Amino acid sequence: MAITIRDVAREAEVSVATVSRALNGRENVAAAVRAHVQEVATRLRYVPHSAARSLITRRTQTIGALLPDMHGEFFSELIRGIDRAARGQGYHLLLSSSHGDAGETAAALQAMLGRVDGLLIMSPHADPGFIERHLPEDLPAILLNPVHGHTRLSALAVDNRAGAYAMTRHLLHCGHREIAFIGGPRGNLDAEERLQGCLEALRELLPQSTPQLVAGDFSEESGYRAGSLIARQSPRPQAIFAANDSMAIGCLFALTEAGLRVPDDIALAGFDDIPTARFTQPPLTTVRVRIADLGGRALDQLVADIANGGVAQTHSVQMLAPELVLRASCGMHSHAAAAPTRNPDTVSKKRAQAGPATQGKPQPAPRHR
Amino acid sequence: MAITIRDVAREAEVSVATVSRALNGRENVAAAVRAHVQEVATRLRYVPHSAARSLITRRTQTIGALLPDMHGEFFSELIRGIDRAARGQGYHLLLSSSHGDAGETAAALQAMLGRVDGLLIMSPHADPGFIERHLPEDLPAILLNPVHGHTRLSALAVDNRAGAYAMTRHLLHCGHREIAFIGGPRGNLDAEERLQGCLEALRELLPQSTPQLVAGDFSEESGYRAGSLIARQSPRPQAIFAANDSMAIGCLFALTEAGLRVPDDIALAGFDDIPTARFTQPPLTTVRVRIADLGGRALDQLVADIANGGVAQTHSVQMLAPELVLRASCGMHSHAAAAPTRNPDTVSKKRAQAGPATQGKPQPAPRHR
DNA sequence: GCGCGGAATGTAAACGTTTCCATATGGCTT
DNA sequence: AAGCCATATGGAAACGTTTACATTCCGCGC
Repeated sequence: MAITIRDVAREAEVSVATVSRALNGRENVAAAVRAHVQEVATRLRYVPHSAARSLITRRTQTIGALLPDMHGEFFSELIRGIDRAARGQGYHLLLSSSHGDAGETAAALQAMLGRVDGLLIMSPHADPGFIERHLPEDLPAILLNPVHGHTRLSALAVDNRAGAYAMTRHLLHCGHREIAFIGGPRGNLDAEERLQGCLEALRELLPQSTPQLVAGDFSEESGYRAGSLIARQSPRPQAIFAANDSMAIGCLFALTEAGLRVPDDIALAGFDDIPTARFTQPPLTTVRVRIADLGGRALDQLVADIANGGVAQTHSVQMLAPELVLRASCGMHSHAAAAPTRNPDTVSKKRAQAGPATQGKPQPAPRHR
Repeated sequence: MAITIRDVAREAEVSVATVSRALNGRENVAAAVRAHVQEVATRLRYVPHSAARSLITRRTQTIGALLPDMHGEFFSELIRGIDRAARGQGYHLLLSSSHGDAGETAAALQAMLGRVDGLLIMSPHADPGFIERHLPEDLPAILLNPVHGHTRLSALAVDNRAGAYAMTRHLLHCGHREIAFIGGPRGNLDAEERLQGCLEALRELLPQSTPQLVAGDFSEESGYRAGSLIARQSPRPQAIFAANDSMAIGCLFALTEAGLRVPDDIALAGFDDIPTARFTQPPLTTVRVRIADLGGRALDQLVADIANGGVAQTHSVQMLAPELVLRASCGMHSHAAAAPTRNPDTVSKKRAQAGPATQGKPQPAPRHR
């Protein structure tokens, strides 16, 4: 690190200005000189001091990702998507996850302030007030899964409503009439939207029916409890739609334990398509969310906003349509679910796939080395 | 961002030096002045320009993580561990994952060079030659899961051998005599070490036996193929030890499909304890690797090295002991496996736990929000 | 009463870039 | 042949901070 542009200039017998121009690919430098400078630079293993550079250019070539404390596949997929896009755009990724409360989140945001050209924010605490208080006006930022209606910031979100709508529609098309919905933590917007989508489809296709609502909190435990509850009922609903896969899996355990066969005695569907969903008995019908896409698109948009000189002109809210993944647990995997009328071409369909070796399913790459 | 230390100085009617001292908590500044400066700084929403700061201090307060292209829980756990430790140490985390070949990895490393105070490296390409060529002498770095014997760099790794040794020992104690081992991709060191551990235990406890080696590549597909192969054999081995959980799960599918009951007809064990392992039928006995710990400890060590003035004095190799997770698939979950004699107290044991609602198992936090 | 030491504060240099502006070197037009 | 313009290069300012060094101020011992 000791070697600077001055050393290169001296060695190449030109001025620092010329070195800078040559290395940054500016036009007005003779081809021979440029080649020579480059040769010297690589020979000396010169690497520009990025702090000095960003001091003057006011650019860090870094974007920050502010994420909540998350576990599992969702998190890693999101980062994968963001990281890949960042690399593609020539940006670095400064990551800050693992903050529990609003204070920590604010501190993390604060700490990033001078170091990034833009921010990707995914946080339960990122309501308009928080943003107002902690985010500088002139720092481009994009929200992931916005909690509330933000006016200032663009946002990308999973279209939970459309996904749940399509899934409910599918369950109804399968012939199930009484549907139980296992909800998520109260106040959780994802869960809320999924419920809304479910209700909407029911209202539309089966106006006279009232779905049974069972409490849950996104944990497998709560799904198990919900499943036990439902298993004891008589009459039972014909289908259960859980607001996420973890609960669906817990529920499946409870149903199986109670001697019920899925889908023959009761149908079951989840939301998220976590990897485990493929391996339950029976494999779980669910709604797939393309998380990596979400992250990648958010980053691309952010970089575009940055290029457009700071703050975005249009604060758009982009909805990413999830797709139905039909497996055995809904009792009708080959059925082609109708796309939601509200959003006709955003929800695609996917053929069922069960066993691991039956055909080319998306196979995670070996993770060791 | 427009507001600098000069603005604060002017507003507070002191010099920039005093502002700097006051804000950085240096001793020699009057208490009243310090308070006043701090008040002004927060009022003006002053945030120091980190590039300017690191230009002069030669510190970025950032560490870089160079990771391979990975999926799933392993990846997210690793990052969680690193991130949490970094936050604790007051460091930022610059992340760069997703590089396929050695060239990309080199480029990613190159791009980080000016921007980090230290590097966490986990890459299949990070052999001594690569390090020699691309890593500056004076940049502290730590290797995760080292591929080869590195002299220059410290390293942290999972003790694959001890884990496999303990698991094999456990299988033998369960009374299984003929054991089949499903291997990983050739050249993969994790897989290699796991096989070694298995062989070692066999050699020690059952010198006359020769384990059956079945090829695999860490994918579920390959596990499925291995399972089909073994299911057709006669006589069959009494237990199968797969080099990772994915293969064990694929294998389990094949065995079930072939009408074999696990563990009654044949026992099965994996390695990694991926989340899915809890939910297979029967739940999978496996070896748990504390990934987040691995990341966190690596970061802590790196920061310590940095504090100790650049390059570490001692290039240590720290082995993280995995623990046995005994579930139903090995046929004897309540059996207390003997710890490996070679490394007596590093491999702990864990009571079996099967269903999702039976007791307090490690429950992933709700991942939405 | 005077100098002296120490604490508090100010001044300015330095970090390594980029870039504005000036200058030199040609070739071309007149 | 003289001037002019375009092009290539160099000199130096600027970015915002930290910190070595200088300065001021004040109390205290002589």
